[in-house]
Amino acid sequence: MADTDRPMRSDARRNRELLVAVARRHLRLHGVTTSLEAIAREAGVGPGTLYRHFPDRDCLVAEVLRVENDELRAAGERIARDVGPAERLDAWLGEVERHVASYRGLSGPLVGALEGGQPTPLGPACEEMIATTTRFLAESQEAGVARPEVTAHDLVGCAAMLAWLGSTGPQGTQQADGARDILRHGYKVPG
Amino acid sequence: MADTDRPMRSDARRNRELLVAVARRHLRLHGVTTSLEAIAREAGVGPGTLYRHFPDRDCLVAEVLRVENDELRAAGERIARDVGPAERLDAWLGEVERHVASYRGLSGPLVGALEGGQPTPLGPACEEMIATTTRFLAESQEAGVARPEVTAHDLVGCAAMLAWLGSTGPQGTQQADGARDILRHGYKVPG
DNA sequence: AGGTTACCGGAGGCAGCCTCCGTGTACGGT
DNA sequence: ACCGTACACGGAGGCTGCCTCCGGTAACCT
Repeated sequence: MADTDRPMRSDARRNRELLVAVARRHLRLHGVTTSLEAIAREAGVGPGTLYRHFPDRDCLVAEVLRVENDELRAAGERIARDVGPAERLDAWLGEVERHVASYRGLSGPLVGALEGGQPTPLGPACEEMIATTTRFLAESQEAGVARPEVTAHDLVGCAAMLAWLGSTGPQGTQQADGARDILRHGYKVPG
Repeated sequence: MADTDRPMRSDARRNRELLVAVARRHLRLHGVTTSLEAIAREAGVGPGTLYRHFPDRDCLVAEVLRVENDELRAAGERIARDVGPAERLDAWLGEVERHVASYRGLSGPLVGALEGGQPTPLGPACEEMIATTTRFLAESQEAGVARPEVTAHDLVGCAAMLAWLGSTGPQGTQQADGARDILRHGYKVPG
């Protein structure tokens, strides 16, 4: 076993970055079921190259998601700073929903990776979401805004559901608005 | 234009019924994305025959769903008869959720067909669900159990979301339990 | 400069979708 | 009972996408 941490060969790194960039666009346009071959084609590499860098679809998605994750973290910090305690949880969950909805069809895989029974490529993308939600939720519960029985997992699951519903068609957005309203009444302390 | 209501030829009817029966089993096992070719193969007919009877996947699913719809209707009547007004809506929505969850991946297409902008093959399967939900909801609202702002479309959307969440993996069921609890708190009058 | 090794990329096998068309057969009229 | 026709059958085949394997290429190290 030679030293495995040799730096990546230059052409490899170039191809990898190119693939991620192209994948990002394709995911935005066609959702997570977009054709991997098309991505390879547009990046000007063979299918083999794509599959070597990203053994399966989830690995590629996870890589693309790392960037978006930074944006989500920033949103979390902004909310902690600018939004009052009463609306903080709502605002945060809205961001989570938007994040999960960023690529059509992402909600399914993400929910699947939520509970880290065995680690999946998407696991890291979830952990931070859960962690931040736990923080905001605990705050809200101590402030008497959120019901104590609710858990962070529940809430992230709810956000994912909303993201899913919102992406099921033209009126999905309206459906999701109604459901979001019900959910907000549901996790808050009545009154 | 000859008389178009001539009875179907006997072999055609036989094949059609056979296809539906086989499709039913395959849908249960593999969800709505199951291979149509496999269904045709097992039914002993060519792909052409399948596509002639059911021009697209939704048409086949809709046909299979007609039977389950009868069961749902029966459940509705049972609930109206046996369940007290306080739990009636909960019980009904549970049935809707179970119905939508009967085939993995069905929730998406069903939600898409909920608002009948233009009629889809799955439209009829939705209308009755909406109608019954409207009835139970109105009852509950008059009884002061459900919040007046909630609509039947919202609730069916919620049931579909839960069905979706419950089918996303092993722990999806637990996730869905938590979300269902939140939703129930959300559509009821607090207190 | 030259050898080593990591990496490339395309060919190819497989499965699924859907269509088209030559063949076969159920049915209604005589 | 027979026949003609229109309806239905089913398989071949074109297309796309997934994924693997391997001969060749070029980057890197000395």
